[in-house]
Amino acid sequence: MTGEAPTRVFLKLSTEKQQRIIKEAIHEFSRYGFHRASMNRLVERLGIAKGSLFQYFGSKEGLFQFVFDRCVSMAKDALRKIKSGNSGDASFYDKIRATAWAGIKFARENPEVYGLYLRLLFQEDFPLRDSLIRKLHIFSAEYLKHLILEGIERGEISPEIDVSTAVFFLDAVLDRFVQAYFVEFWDAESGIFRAEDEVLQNKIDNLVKIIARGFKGYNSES
Amino acid sequence: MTGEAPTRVFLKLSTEKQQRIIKEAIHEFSRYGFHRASMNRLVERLGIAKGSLFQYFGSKEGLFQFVFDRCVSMAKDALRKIKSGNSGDASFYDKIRATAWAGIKFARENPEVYGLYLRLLFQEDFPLRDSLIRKLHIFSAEYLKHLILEGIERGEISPEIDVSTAVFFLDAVLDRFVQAYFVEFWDAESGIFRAEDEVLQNKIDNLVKIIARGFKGYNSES
Amino acid sequence: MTGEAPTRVFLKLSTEKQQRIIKEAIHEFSRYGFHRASMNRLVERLGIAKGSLFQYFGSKEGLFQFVFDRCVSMAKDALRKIKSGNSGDASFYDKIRATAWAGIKFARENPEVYGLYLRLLFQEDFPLRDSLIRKLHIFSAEYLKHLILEGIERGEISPEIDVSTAVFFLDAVLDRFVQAYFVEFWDAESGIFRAEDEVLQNKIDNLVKIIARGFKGYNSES
Amino acid sequence: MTGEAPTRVFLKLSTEKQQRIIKEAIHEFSRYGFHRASMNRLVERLGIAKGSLFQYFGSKEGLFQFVFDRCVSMAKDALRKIKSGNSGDASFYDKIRATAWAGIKFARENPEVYGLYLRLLFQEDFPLRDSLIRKLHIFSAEYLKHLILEGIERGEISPEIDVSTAVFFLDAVLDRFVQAYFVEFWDAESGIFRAEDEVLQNKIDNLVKIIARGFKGYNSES
DNA sequence: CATGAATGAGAATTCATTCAT
DNA sequence: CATGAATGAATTCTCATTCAT
Repeated sequence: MTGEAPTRVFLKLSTEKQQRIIKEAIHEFSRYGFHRASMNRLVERLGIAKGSLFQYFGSKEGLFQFVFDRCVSMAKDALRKIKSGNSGDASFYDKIRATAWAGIKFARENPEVYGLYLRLLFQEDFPLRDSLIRKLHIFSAEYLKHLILEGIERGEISPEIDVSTAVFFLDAVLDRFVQAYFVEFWDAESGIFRAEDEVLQNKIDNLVKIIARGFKGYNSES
Repeated sequence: MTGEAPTRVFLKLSTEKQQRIIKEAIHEFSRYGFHRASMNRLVERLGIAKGSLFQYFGSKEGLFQFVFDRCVSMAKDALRKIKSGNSGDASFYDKIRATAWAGIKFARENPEVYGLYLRLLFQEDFPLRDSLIRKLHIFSAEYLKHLILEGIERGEISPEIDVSTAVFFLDAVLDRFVQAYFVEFWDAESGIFRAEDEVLQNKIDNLVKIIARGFKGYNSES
Repeated sequence: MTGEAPTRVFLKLSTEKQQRIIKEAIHEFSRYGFHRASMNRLVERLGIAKGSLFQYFGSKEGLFQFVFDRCVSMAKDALRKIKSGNSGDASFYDKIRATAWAGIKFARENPEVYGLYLRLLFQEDFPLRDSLIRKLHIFSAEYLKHLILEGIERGEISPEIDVSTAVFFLDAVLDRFVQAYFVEFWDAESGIFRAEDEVLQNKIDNLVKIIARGFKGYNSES
Repeated sequence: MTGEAPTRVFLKLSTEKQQRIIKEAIHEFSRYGFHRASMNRLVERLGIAKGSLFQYFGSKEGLFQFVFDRCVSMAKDALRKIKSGNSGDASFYDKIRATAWAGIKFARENPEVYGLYLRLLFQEDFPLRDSLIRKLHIFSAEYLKHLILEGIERGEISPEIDVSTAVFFLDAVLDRFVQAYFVEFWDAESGIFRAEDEVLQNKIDNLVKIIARGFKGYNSES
């Protein structure tokens, strides 16, 4: 009916309670996806009244959006951390390596958040899916674009390259790389799935070699 | 013993009826995924008795497997067609272009089959999901590997390249390319989504340029 | 509608086919009871058309009655065999022992027929149950009554005994004895369940001792 | 973990509502047995929502177990009442008479509970059937054994008797006696079915006479 | 503001029976 | 007379949401 945020009540709860609810909600959505997730089950695990959850978030959809926004924030924070962690004199290719590692680490440390992302990609048809995913992708595309422009300025990337194609390229390969680490069936050929750090480092080096040549025309890896 | 195919009954129906049922089933699964797809809804749209569908396929899962197998066959046929359509003296890069186009065309001509594939990718709680996806990926990975080895033999690809990384690379970029053409939210940056053929041709050329340099070290496109 | 026997068609089939159908039907009813038995399953196991079964017997109920009548005949034949097998000079108590053994043997040799009898007793509420069971019990009561009257004549049983009570007594104990041999949970105390022949013989002797004293007032076992 | 009793919700309802639900559930199970009993029908008769019944008991099986446990409690209470009602100087045979009467009375006062017991006896495909029946039989066998041992001590029963056979005997005859009072088809010969109290008294006396002689060797009834 | 019992539409699946071929 | 595809009511069970307390 009214567009007012029904989360006002929720935000008055103690931080511990808020966090427990968010944590269990992520768990539920990550495990079952949006439609198969059960408010009944969630409420039982939380040990709170069913009515309360609806008072806090209005509906299952409201809860999901709230929870997903939190996840996006976590992902953005992680990306910002790499950005700021990149020393000014690191090469474009070092930064790509660092980004690949950051993706793996984020998904390792937040497996359920990452699982939620995977589920969201193709599996579920619920309202606002597109806008939610866009929130993520605009952020990541901007980050990659920034990296590429910087690389061109520094002369590490050919100035003749089509920037949007390059962004698409990086996005596809990096996204798939993290997926291949976490999703077994996508590893049929590559040996990335839950590989040791050394193996991953080697894979990343090989990928960056190809990207480097592709973007520049000559070998520029360290 | 009683393990005989429960589709025996179905296969005796008139071809028209069979095809109508398959078509509507693909539609249903493609739109709603496995769990949210409704046998009730499907039966109502088909105008047949609920019991009939269960007589044909035994269960919702049985119907899904049957339908999915059909889709896999269609996809394999499409890939075989490219394979056989590739003239012997076409370069590796021509073949990559042809493959990208074939992907777009297949998805254009069978949007719901392609939609079903997208849905299947990340759904965890799914009957036989892993084996189904493997069926597809083994086929596509072998095809790409074959192309790459041929390219190395012909001297179009550097012999020092790591083959599994190259396969991973091609798979990721081509898969994502077709996805970006069909799924709006993945096009934030690239302008691929439902683009005109000329634009697509241009995008494909740009991609192949980068791949070519990355795989070889010098520009080898026609 | 009409009371005509629809089994006319069935009885024209080859003896082998008739017997196979009866055998599998007994199996189905014995395993699942009347209501849970499935004509679909039965027809599939038989490999004949579903319509045929209905042509032969009109309905599930018709099939059951036909099958059950056959079982009753088998039981009657078994009882008649004991009757005729009893030599004229065997004592009443010898005959009781023989009857107990005959019950065990019949159930051993026709476990599914006996299973059907057990199921029928209390489990199922279908039309004509009472009359079907009566068919059996009138026969068995008459047999026991005959035995008792003979025993009184021969002076093996007190003439003051209440005959109907004695019949009730024998019926209860013998019936329960065979049940305890076949139904595990009724053996909590007695050790009869699937006991060796020697143990059974011993149990029978003990029972007959008590019956003998109860019917006569003095010990008359061999 | 989540194994807490799902009847928590049910037990908070008003006593009247609880009792109405239990009463109608016993009625349904008693009339139709477990598998043929219908939650739909039950809910309709109760005039409550389908979901409520499942919230109370989790499943049809859960409802059955709850209801059956109640019935077992009622039966145990009845037996305890006889036990405590037996004055210390009553003879073994008086106690047997009292037990037979108690059985008749219990079944008269709780015809549907007794009907449920009868249904349970032979149904094979039943959740927890064996353990449920054992619950009952252990209780009754112990009671009878206790009576018999007491009778031997008091010199009312021959010390040479085989106790387990005697228990089996009493159990069979008493169980069948109550059954014959309630189930028409088992009365073909005895005239027990729904007989007047005087007739029953007579029948019981006759039975006890035979038991008495059988257990002792001489007439010991009052 | 918290509670949690009540709701009832909707899900997948089964099955005896019919009837056109 | 045999066949077996079609039927559709009935089954158990789930779940987001509401609202009186």
